[in-house]
Amino acid sequence: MQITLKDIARIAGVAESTVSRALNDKPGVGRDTKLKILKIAKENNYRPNQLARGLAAKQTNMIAVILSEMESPGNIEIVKSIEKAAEAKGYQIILCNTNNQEEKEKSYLSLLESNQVDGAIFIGGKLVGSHLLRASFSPENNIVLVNRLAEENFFTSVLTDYSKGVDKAVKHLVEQGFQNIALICGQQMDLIEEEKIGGYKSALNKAGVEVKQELIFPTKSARQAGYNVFLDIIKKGVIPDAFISTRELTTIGLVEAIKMGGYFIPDDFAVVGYGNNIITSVIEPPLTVISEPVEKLASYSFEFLLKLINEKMNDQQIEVLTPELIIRESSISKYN
Amino acid sequence: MQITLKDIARIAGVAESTVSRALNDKPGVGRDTKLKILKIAKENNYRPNQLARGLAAKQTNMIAVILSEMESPGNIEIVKSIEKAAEAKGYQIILCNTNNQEEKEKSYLSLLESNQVDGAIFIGGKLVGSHLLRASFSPENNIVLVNRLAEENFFTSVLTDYSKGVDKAVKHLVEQGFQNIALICGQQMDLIEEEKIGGYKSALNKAGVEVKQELIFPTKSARQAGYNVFLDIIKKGVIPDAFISTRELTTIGLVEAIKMGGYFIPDDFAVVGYGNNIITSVIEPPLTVISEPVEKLASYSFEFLLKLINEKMNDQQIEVLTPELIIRESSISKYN
DNA sequence: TTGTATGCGTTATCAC
DNA sequence: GTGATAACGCATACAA
Repeated sequence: MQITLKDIARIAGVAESTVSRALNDKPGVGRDTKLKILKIAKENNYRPNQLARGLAAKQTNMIAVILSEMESPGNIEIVKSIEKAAEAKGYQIILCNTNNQEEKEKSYLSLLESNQVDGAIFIGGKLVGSHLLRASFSPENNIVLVNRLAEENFFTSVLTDYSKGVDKAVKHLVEQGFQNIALICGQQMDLIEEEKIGGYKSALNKAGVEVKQELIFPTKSARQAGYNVFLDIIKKGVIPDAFISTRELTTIGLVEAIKMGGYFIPDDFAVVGYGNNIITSVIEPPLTVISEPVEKLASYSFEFLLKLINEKMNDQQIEVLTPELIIRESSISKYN
Repeated sequence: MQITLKDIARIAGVAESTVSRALNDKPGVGRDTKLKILKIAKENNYRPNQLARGLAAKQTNMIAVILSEMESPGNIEIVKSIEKAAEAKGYQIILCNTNNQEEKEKSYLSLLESNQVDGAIFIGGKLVGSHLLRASFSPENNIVLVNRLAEENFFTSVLTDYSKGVDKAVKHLVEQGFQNIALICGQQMDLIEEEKIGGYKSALNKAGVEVKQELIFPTKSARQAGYNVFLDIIKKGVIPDAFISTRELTTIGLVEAIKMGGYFIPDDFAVVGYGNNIITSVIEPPLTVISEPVEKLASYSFEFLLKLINEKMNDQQIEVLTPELIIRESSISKYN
């Protein structure tokens, strides 16, 4: 059995409250008593029971990281970074995966409601549903949203400027001489996809290139979906000369399909993919990508959450980060 | 503020203990009272406080998943699978990353010691240190080791048969006509690396191929390390005709270095890599790999842990899983 | 500076 | 079948 605070009090011959104060570096403890207590604690390898501490102090030093999907390498990168930041501040993270199911999200929300965690970071996901909205009204619920837009956003959020990302991609492709640029976006038609499409259209307009609605392909977020969409496109006969793929896994599938079809990148089709991960860099040819600022997304979100927890931040904050365009072989024009 | 069990008791006009029994499906509650209580709980969106429950019942329904490194895609895959299995059984997972630091491992162990989690799964890592060993003597500590060997192993473990994996790779390469097969293994010289080297030597012996000690290259587990080791090999002049790389990231770096050097796979060097992940399958050429049984590693380890927690398993269990060899282009011989 | 008392929300052990 | 009541381990307001 693990030694408890009470045991230490008994051994040291002092009251439990004194031990508690000493252990938590709180004022009001004599130097000598404190030293004695710390010594006993160390000798007996004392570990505070976080459950009891959480129950009494309403602070658990744990945060929930709630993922809409664990498949995206980018999301995993964000989690890694958050874990690192959290560890440095003495926080533990609970990893939750909703698989885009609203039901699960609701159930994970109860981690917050039942004070099991001090806060939660939601990464990705669709529109903010009613359950989340309700939660937002509760001042105790410390929530930060990452890459999740909402019509009415009451949450502190860290966002990627998807519009700007697509804009950069279009601009680059047009400069390379491409005129029939297809956009492969998500199909759930939330604000994020609208942003991408908006960026796409406005960038084309700016460049004086005609927008063709039939070059916009809403697609699921999966490797297979990226594969299939290319086959569909070929079948339909609306042949683009370049692709902008705005999701990580879809990008991989798309490239595979193009190569499988006997076509060459970028000679037959230029490709701008999504996510500066190890995959897009080792694939042949190396992919030009819209690169999400994963590190910053992580550090901002954790920092914001910490501020929320410590109540040093009263009102909602929104940070919008601009993705980079990393140019590699897959988008270098044959026209040059 | 969240509604509590006490509130429900007040509303229903019964004792707290009755509410607790009703909510937990325990016998000793009248049908009608139970129904009434359940109704009130539902109406008020009652969520039990898991901290209090954990404190009182000494069961938290949380397990710790402690990773030696978050960089390996394979490890992440295992985590994903565990998360899935855990979720199905009503368990939450706490994700911890030790970065191969024994200090951190020790600190995460306190999650167990302080009853914050019901059990822990350790994925990867070096030898079992003294702190872990000490923990093994405590009967309350429910611990399962994944891919972690120890001289004296007192833990329930799920292991990959690395020796067999390398054996399969060697056999395949020899059949393809390769005679100078280099082995790139880890450098920490624990039992796992010894196993790999053992499998390598015995497979060569079986095949009647001379073992050359200078073809064994202990290397760090990192992409850059894989890159560097190839440069070193070329510099040294001990030129192999095939590589077996036994770690995921090292494999990627190795392949990049070979291609960067202007060599062709498999014509100049055949490659058998490690880990059937998305990277090794999209890289050019698609890599023959020793494929870790990630799904099984995850399901066995969680299952074992569950049994330990429920005390249906008294003695230590060890499950050894055999990796598959997935043959793709990178190891198909020029000699054919 | 130190000790006492109470509470955090739940489960468990008794009685009745 | 139901209800007090005591834990669980810790933090904190208040008293001394």
